[in-house]
Amino acid sequence: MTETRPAPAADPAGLRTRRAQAAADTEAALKDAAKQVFDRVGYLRAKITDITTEAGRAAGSFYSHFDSKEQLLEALLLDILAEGSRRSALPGHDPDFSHLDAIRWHVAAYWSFLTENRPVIVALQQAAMVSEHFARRQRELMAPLMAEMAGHLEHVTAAGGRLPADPPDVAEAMVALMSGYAYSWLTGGQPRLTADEAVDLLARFILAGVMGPAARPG
Amino acid sequence: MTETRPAPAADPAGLRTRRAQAAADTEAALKDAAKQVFDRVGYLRAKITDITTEAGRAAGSFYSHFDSKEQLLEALLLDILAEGSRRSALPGHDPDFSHLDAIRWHVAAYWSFLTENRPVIVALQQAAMVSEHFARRQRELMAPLMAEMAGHLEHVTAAGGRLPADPPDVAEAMVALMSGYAYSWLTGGQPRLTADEAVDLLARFILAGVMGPAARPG
DNA sequence: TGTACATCAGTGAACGCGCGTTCACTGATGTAC
DNA sequence: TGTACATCAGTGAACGCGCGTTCACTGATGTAC
Repeated sequence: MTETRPAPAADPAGLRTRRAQAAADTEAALKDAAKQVFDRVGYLRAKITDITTEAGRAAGSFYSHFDSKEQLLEALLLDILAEGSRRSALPGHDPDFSHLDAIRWHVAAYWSFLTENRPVIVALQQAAMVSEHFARRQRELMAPLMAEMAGHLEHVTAAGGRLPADPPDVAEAMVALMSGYAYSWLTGGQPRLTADEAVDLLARFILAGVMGPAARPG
Repeated sequence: MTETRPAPAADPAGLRTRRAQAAADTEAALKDAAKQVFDRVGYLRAKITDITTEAGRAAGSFYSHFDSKEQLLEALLLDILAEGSRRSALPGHDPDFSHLDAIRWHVAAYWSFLTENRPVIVALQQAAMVSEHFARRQRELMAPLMAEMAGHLEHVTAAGGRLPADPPDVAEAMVALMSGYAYSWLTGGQPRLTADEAVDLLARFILAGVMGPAARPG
């Protein structure tokens, strides 16, 4: 496995030349550094040199890999989307939103998606404040989730629930609740609830919201 | 009413000197212009000269009235807060959140506050992405609303409702739902629902969320 | 295997654009007498 | 009321900082023969 002499143009592990490997390493280092810097100072305030410094490279190096900070964010987004579609190809889950557990499963999935990709999600949110392109991208990121939710809401009516509006509108409200709450949970300083408690609260709130209110006793 | 000669230092209408009046006019013009520019290009992309141009003044004029764009936003915020506390000193309303109408009244109040002050609210949201100060300000703006909601939620338990968590946490979720939905309604391109329909959806969703879900029939 | 040349990832100082901010100036308004 | 001077809101050209972006250069890696 130890290579002592000039490496061949293509090696057994599918890694290309040393040069290509070095370039790939640097690109990965820049992406990682970007996430850290975004986390620390926010996407909008992040300077190119902040990122290269964090990655331990020279300023000019950045432009061998990305055209701009925007394109770097775009690349990070594509990474997430690839990961996301790999994940959603996975397990069967209960789509009947008249069950608390079915809703909780979806809320928890959203929550972990959010926390695992927080630097990029938050960066996207910030970029959307300034760029129509990223505002659209943000909507596109939410669209599949919204569509899935709307689909699952069909079960609710079948189970005797009383949706407060048509499924797509209710789905929009659900997602607004989740992302709005997540935003205040992420930015509100000391959160009062643990992540699990937050998921539980959201799931219960949503279950009631989609099934309709309990009758007032008396 | 027509003044032909040098004006006195203080005039009957309580308007100070012509000079002071001119300064006040310019300051108001700059504030109005800022709102328009914020609406058009967003707070973060708004240039000082965009604002002065919109107001029909020279660039340097800005600094006779404000230290910076941040301080201008701060001034606009204070205007809103003054207006808000004048309004909340007004009418008695139903605090019993076990009634749909009581909730709808509050949602509608929030909604009109939002639409009437949209340029400043949106600017604040954007500023909060970049500045810890405005992030705090944003929380402070929401705090009274949150406290009022939490208070009203006490009635729910008394009326036999089953809150999904403690009142402050549920209030946070309610506000997250309202502001999250408003955000997607404001930025989502063509909204599917009218403002009235949106308020109704939110009110019904919240009523159910705070009262607890209807039992599944069968 | 060895040598000569080509390529290319990475460097970092320097350039220059955009925009916030300043400041000497103007003319109208206010004040003193 | 009139005159002389002081003040001050507003002007806009010019300055300069911050930062994105470039580019001539270096040394390692790859290729040809």
